[in-house]
Amino acid sequence: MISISDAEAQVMEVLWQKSPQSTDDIALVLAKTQDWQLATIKTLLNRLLNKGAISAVQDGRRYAYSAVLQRSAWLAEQSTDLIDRVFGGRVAPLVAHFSRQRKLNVADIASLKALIKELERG
Amino acid sequence: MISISDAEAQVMEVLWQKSPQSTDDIALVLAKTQDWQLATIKTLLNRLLNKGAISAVQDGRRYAYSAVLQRSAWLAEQSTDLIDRVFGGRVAPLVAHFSRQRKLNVADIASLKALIKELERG
DNA sequence: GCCTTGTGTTTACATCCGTAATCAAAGGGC
DNA sequence: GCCCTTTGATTACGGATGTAAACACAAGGC
Repeated sequence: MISISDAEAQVMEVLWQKSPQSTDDIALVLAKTQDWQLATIKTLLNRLLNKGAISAVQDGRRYAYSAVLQRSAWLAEQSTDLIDRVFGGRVAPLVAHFSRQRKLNVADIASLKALIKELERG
Repeated sequence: MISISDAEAQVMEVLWQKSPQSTDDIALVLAKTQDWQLATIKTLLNRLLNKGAISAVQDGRRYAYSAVLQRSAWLAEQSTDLIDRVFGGRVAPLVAHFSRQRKLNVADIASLKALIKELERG
């Protein structure tokens, strides 16, 4: 199970958006949200490479990086982890928490409803 | 915002179950799930004390520890954090994810349905 | 009154993480 | 052919974390 840190996840998001990309491409996208030096991004790319979360193909004098770890796999891990740790493995309490805390908007409720209907249909 | 680590959260869970408790009480409960030396638990209690997540009242030659940080506050933080980081701030995709993984049982679906109904009523 | 035992406090230490500077190599400009 | 620039690789470093040992001190047994 490849596990990635918060900062690394930021980089993965960029590659999940589009792969492959060069360091520069990635830096450009990240500049919108993070205030990182290029060096920092290089470090993160290297750590991700070392743990096999991304791959690199040489392209002239630079590399083209691609996501290897799937976003869906990461989602699954993160979600299951939280739900297990915090909500005893069940989803409803989390939703309940949000409904109480944070106001689900109309669209959220609609999606949930649709989902439930689908689930009941089997 | 008090932030606690995974290991610290284990200790908090014990105190959320029941407060106050002595180090020994806590160790007894933790022994069921963790393989920690007493010294480790003492360290965690101290770190929690230092960050104000728990309080201690002297009781003879030992302390009685109580949770200060509320479990609900911790839940809120953890949930919001995950949902923001991973699901763009919306709950439905998380539920959808779980439904796809078939992690929702009949009871879950029933609770969700009840919740939705409640939400729609306002 | 001394020694053991229990209990909290202090110190330790390896690893991970965020953040980055520095180094090295390879190409392009002149 | 040599030097600057680009780009990846190596090294750095402080703080958090997991895990725990060492220390200090008080209280009870003998």
